[in-house]
Amino acid sequence: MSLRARRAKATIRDVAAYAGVGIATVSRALNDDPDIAAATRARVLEACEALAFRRSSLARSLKVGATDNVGVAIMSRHAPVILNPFYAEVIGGIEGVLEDAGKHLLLSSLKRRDDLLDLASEGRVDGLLVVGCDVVPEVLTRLRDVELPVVLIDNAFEGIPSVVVDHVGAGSQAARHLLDGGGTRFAFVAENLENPNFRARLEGFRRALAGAGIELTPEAIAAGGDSWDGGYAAMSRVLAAIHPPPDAVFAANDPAALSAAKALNEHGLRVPDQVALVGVDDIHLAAHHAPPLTTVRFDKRGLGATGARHLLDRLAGRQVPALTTIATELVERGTSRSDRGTR
Amino acid sequence: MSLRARRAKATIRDVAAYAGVGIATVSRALNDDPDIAAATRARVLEACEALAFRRSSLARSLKVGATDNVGVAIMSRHAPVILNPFYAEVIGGIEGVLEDAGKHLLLSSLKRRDDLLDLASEGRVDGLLVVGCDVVPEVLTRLRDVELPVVLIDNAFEGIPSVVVDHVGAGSQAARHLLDGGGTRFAFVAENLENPNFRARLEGFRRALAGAGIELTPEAIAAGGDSWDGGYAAMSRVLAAIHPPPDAVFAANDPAALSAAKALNEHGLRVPDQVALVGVDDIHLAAHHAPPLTTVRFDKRGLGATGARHLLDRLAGRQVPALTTIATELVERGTSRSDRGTR
DNA sequence: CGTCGCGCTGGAAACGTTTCCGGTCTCGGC
DNA sequence: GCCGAGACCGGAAACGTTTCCAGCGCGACG
Repeated sequence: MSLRARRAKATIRDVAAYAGVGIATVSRALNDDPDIAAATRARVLEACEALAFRRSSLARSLKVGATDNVGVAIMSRHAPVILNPFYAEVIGGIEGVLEDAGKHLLLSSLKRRDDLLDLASEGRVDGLLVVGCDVVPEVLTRLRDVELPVVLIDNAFEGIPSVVVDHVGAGSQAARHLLDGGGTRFAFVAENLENPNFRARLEGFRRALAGAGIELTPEAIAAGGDSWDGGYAAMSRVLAAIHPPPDAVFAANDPAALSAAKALNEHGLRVPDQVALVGVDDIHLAAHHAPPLTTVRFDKRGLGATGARHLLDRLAGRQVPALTTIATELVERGTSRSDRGTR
Repeated sequence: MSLRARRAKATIRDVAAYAGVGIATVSRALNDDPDIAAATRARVLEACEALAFRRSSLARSLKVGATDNVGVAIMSRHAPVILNPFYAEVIGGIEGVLEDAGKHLLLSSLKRRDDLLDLASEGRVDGLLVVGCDVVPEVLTRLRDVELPVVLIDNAFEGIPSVVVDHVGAGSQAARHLLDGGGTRFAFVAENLENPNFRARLEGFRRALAGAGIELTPEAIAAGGDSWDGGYAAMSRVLAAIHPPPDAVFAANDPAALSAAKALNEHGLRVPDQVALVGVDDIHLAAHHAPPLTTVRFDKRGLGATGARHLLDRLAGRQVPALTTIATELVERGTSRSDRGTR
């Protein structure tokens, strides 16, 4: 009788037999149903223990219609996606709130767009967090029509709750800071100009300058390619095109800024004395660069966390805002000096 | 007749009815069964399209006994785990091979150890990758007795296939390099001395020195705490204890090394002229530090990738080696100079 | 012309749960 | 002593697949 614990995984029936009760009763014991006598529950639990029984989450999910896991999909041409420190932070935020809610997180870095739709409709997850601005409208339309709760992160689309960063605001903060610092000749460098976030930053930058009566000419805008030294190439191009050289440079992100700094140095221009430089992202390296990089920071973990919270709210049937914006904040460091105005 | 596509999610029965076939036939069409006429298959597929049918992976998994997703569990006291760049790299490697194999990856950063056992026996995953050296033997024993295929990464345990880094080798490589550079007074700094990996590095370091007839005294070994400046504190302690100060320092990892460099600077000791310094990990910052940090590198992504590959092999019923070791490699940069021997 | 084999198909039984619905038992009130 | 009401429990029907097994039609072979 005590050697019942055989090889094959115990099922709820085995437990029922062992405890001398019906399977419904076992289920009740497992689910903290109030309609069960304390003694019976104890006996059942004991039987579970004795048989090393673990209920199949598969069968349960099938019956109950929910899996308790949510998908986190990141669409990216560049695999693997976790290595992108930006996404890593976002996922970190997501992970935190999901873990606390007892949800499991199914991570998927989609290469093909069909994978995303598959994930959405296979029933593997209860909800979906779609991260990144590379997801095209066509996919989003299909996503909207699927019954699965979806929340977009760092991307916005009509009809799907979205959490975005105020990239435009980041651009204008940078512009204002550079203006305050006494900049007069402005430039914008980036790895590429296709990324919607970069475009938004540029747009904010341009608009704020326009507000001060300054126009950003096409030669003052350059993209240098998605490699590690894209910012270098972009900066070099600007330096070749404009004379005298700019004294206020805004880079679409920190890597571009750091790499642009190198180009400036090699060109004999000293940062921040002759050129002020500001980036976006506040990556770890930024603070440890020499000189430390002035940058526009935003709460990446908060971005992921609020997205996750909104999804949980939707799963619970609560309403969530259609669009949430994460604020940005300029952190002044060594590559710009606001007291430079009087020279 | 064409307005069949109603709200409720279509099931395989609906498709069968729509296509005028039996449900078994639909299943066959979906699973590329050879025993089905081409015309029938086409009709079924068309019906699927028309009804926007997507089969439930839940039901399928339940019947078939496999879910096509594997768990990646990282046990860590410090949440969230993806933010640790080391783990991020490892996960990146895992992600790559899993994605290629068509598996989904269920990410779990366990706080409680029971969560790990739950994950292992709930049937949610087909296999488990357990990452990190913080998992205690007691849990591993239980894990071994579970029917689920498990592979350990950066950790080893009798009876579970494991993939580890040759931390001992890393320590001795560092020692040899420092000896070659002419070091005579050695020290070891770390954030803590509990981490098994750090201990292994120290052990390798100590052994290689012993091989050269040099003994590492207790005062030359210090841990400064797990904070950002643990290395700083450790280094300061050593400097206070030893006179004349060491001329060759090995840090258990790069953050500690960087932070130790700061302590050395503040103490008026110039790196590498007066003290040679080497770390482990080759984090991104290392190469961009001034001066660039000499460090011991190993293939973190490969670590994850081989672990994942071994798990896939196990899932396919193939045998895998009980223990695989990832080699390390010293990369010489600015904080050490091998030509320093003659001074 | 009967029968065999073969290509294709459909029905029904699983897989391991939850949950509805009804049943038994006990107990207090009359 | 009977009755109704709870409290507790068990059987069985789902959930949406896969797969076994039997059946059908039909050409070929004897």
